[in-house]
Amino acid sequence: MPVKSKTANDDDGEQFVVDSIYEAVIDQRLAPGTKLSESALCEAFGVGRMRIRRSLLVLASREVIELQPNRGAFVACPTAKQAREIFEARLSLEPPLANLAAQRATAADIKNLEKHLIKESAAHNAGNRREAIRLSGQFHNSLALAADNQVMLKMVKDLVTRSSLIIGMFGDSGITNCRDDEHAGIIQAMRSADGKLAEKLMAAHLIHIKDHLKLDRPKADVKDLVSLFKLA
Amino acid sequence: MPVKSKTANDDDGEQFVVDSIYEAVIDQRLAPGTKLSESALCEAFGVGRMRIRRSLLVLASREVIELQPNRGAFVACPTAKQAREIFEARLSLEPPLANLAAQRATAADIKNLEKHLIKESAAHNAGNRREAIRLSGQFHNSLALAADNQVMLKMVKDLVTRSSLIIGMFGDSGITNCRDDEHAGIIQAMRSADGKLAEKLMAAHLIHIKDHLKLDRPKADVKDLVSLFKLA
DNA sequence: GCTCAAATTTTTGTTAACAATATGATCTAC
DNA sequence: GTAGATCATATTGTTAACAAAAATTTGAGC
Repeated sequence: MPVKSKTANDDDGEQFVVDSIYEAVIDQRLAPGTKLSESALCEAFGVGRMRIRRSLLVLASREVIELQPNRGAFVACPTAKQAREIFEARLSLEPPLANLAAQRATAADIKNLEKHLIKESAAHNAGNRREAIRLSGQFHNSLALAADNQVMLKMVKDLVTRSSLIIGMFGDSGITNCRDDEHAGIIQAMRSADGKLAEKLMAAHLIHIKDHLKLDRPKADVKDLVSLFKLA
Repeated sequence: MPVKSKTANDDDGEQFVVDSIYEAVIDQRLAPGTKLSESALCEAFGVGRMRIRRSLLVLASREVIELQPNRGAFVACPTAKQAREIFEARLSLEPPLANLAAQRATAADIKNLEKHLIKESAAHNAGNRREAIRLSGQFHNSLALAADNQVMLKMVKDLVTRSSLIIGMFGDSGITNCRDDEHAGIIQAMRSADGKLAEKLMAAHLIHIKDHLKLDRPKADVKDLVSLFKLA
């Protein structure tokens, strides 16, 4: 059945499919390693194979999925090394971005972020982990929006999406990943237009997220099972 | 005729086509706005239309080209706003990257950069502007390589490529864009493993490049000519 | 001679059939 | 009963023909 019957085939199915898979990855409805067969996606979105194929290619070029020749598309399984690289990239990119956002945020931007924060808090308290992760990812995107930089927005989006996969693979299950009080602190710094403070808080925030990962102890995945059974 | 007869159809023509167009954009053999017709590319690379189509989609998702519906693919024409955003992104990303590179560079990395610098200097003195631009772009990529971060490498590659388009549109023609002595300074900082210095020098370097652009006075392009004649 | 409109040609977009490869099941041998 | 091989099925990859849209050329009218 179509995911959202209206927009799937009417409008630009291209972007819709890509965005849908992005979102599904972000809020962990698609686990790392999941196979994305073409026919299944055709049915799900109600579009032709060509569209699906093009969408998968775009997702692969963003490294959200992996395209194995003659085998198909699989949701990416970031390695520990890739995880470190991705957080290193975020740690380089996002603190300066927070600085810019603090300098440029309009009243509307801050209002928007505050509303976001409330929803995030609510999801947290309700124990809705999925929604909490999704919203906390969107917080980082909203900063790029406030900084009024589309180029950095796209970069952050990709990094945040892949971070969701990383949390899925290396995160303590059950424990919160983005602490919303840290988000609150960054918003507070933005209110007072204190760019340097926002920058520092964002850096600390990202380090906290990274430190809650168990990069030396990956959860078992298909590949590990294969090598495991070969040894036994 | 094929660009490089051997590798075009034998190996993975996918990556080859994409890389070739990237390179052509970087050293300004493909000017902003140039139409990339499918049939021409098929002939040039000696591959089927499907491969070309896929390659173009990847390039579009990286915003190196623009895909206009029913009209075809055109080399991207960054706007002044996009140019500012791209340099803002580079200014966020690359100084920390230089810091990391300075901390992690092996002797081999530094040797490699030094060789690069010599070639760059030679191209400069020989007045080979194209080669100088290409090499100076590669310098920034090599830093990401020395920092041992593939994720940031890819980001920098995209930004550098688009910067070439920006220089093509907003740069003073004839004037050098990347001053090689600044590159030399960064390498020197790496030799002494002074990350903070490398970071500072890289920031200054990027600001210099950006300041040599005329972002308020874009060169005339096709679109401008059309609107010009409409007024006359 | 110039402008506008119609038709031709070229180029892009889509669909469908076909080929190649991988996956899973069945069957045989031990 | 298990291991290995063979065959059947399903999925991906490629090609080619077809449809639709845009660009160009041609021609008619003023």
